[in-house]
Amino acid sequence: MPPNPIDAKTKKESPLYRKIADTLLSGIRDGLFPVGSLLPGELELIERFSSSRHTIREALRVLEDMGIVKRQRGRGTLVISTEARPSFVQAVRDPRELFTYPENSAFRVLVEGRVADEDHWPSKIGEGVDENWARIAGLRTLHDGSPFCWTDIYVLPDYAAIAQQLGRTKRPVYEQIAETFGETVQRISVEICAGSLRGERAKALLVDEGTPSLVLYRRYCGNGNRLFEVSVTEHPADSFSYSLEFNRGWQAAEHWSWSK
Amino acid sequence: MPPNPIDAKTKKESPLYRKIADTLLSGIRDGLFPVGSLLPGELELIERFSSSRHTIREALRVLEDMGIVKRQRGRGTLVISTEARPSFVQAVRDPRELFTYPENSAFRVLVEGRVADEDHWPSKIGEGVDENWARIAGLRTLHDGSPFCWTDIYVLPDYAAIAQQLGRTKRPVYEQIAETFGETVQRISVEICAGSLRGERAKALLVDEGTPSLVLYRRYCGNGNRLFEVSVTEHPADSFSYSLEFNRGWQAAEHWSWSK
DNA sequence: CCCTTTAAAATGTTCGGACATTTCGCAGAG
DNA sequence: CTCTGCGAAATGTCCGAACATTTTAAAGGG
Repeated sequence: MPPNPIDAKTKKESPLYRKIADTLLSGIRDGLFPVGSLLPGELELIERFSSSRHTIREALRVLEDMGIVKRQRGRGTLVISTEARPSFVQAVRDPRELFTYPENSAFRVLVEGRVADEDHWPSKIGEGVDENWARIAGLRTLHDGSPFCWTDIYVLPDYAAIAQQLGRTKRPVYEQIAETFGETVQRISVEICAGSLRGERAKALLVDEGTPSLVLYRRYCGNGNRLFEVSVTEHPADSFSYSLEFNRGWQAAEHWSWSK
Repeated sequence: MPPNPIDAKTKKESPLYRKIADTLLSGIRDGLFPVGSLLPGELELIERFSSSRHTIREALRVLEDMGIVKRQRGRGTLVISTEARPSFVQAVRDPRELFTYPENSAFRVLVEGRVADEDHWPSKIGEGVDENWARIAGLRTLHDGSPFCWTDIYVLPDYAAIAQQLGRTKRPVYEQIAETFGETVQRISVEICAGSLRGERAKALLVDEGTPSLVLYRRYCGNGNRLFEVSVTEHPADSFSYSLEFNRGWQAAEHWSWSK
């Protein structure tokens, strides 16, 4: 039996460079190193942490990858952000981080949907929905910061087991997936297509028939490219925009915004 | 006067770990290390390149970031791809790589548009287009792998200078930007919104009035967050899908596909 | 034949040192 | 006052070494 990834996260000791990164991040968040200021030089950090320069640099590399600092040769390490990017991409860097994903994240599962057979997926998404769907869709105006209008969860091969947990406990998706399938998420793919809101869905979202929409498909793959989760989200176009920002260093950040 | 970034790329000697990464990549592409096989161990690479383990590991880290190899503790370095991901994200990792961006890349500028004043941007994109626009839009069926239907280039503050070059020479965008403005691209942001094809645009793309579409806005920022380029692309929804895939390690890859 | 144990091999982490390159401020010449 | 040159400071690159952790497969016992 593969080891429980959650155990691996809680019981496994973090490497030193990661601890140092965490400590520095705490200092940044506590205002010790405000945004716009320069972090102490590597030599000073070596003394402060009683560590080697390589370890310090590894820690700074972590922060750079997180988008917290920006290193500039000959100048120093500039603090550019107090918070890690609110992107699920971050969570994928180290599978263990998937389980520390914040509860109020945009990727929290707000709703449970209803399974549809594979033939209906994904073109006929929405067919066969029950009262749960309508209830969730009606929550649109209550969503202050969340981009979700509704989320239908399709899980292969075992939908019932996870959908119930996801819907009821509202715990992070990745955690649930790992618990249910005993695998950690290794790859996430997002596909974005343009759609058109019709019939029931348009009515539930209080928009006109044929309103343009964005449809986001997410697929989560585990070890060995095993697909074990798919979620679909649709957003009316007149009120939703999805943006992705890439910085140097392979960082990516997602942003959702509502606009009328 | 700031140094010409292109000179910096051609005249500046690459660090050793980058040369080793290039050599290994050549070996992978030549079939010396096929996809699915394991790269020689670090110890063997140390002997082969007469280098230190740190330098070898830096080189392998480059290949890992490029999506060429995947390192697995206790097992080895697995070759997972023979080509770097065809993503513009790669180009942003090191500004110098922007200038080596392949000519046939999806991000090559195929067309030149026409400038609109800032008040019209971006909601009124498409207004004021001339015959160039229609000509380009009509090329839709000729695009085998390219996602572009058409591209309108808005350049702030100097549109005329770069648009002419972009349209005529069809050279990589980033190279043109660097030459014209003397700055390298530091940040790229992509925003995706859902739209609806109407009037002239729908006619040019041979689709019905009101066909859902995807609108992609791209913004390029240089040093000091100076915005110097914006491009806008629109795709009819019934034939276009945009997908983004994230793997662990902050890698990202874009994929376009046409589907009826 | 199956399960457990063990050892080898590979990558991950950490330390210490040296030199190179870039940035920036200051001193000095003009 | 302006420009140039120089040096201090910071990060980048590179080398050598040692131990830790994980994977894999072979060896061994039942």
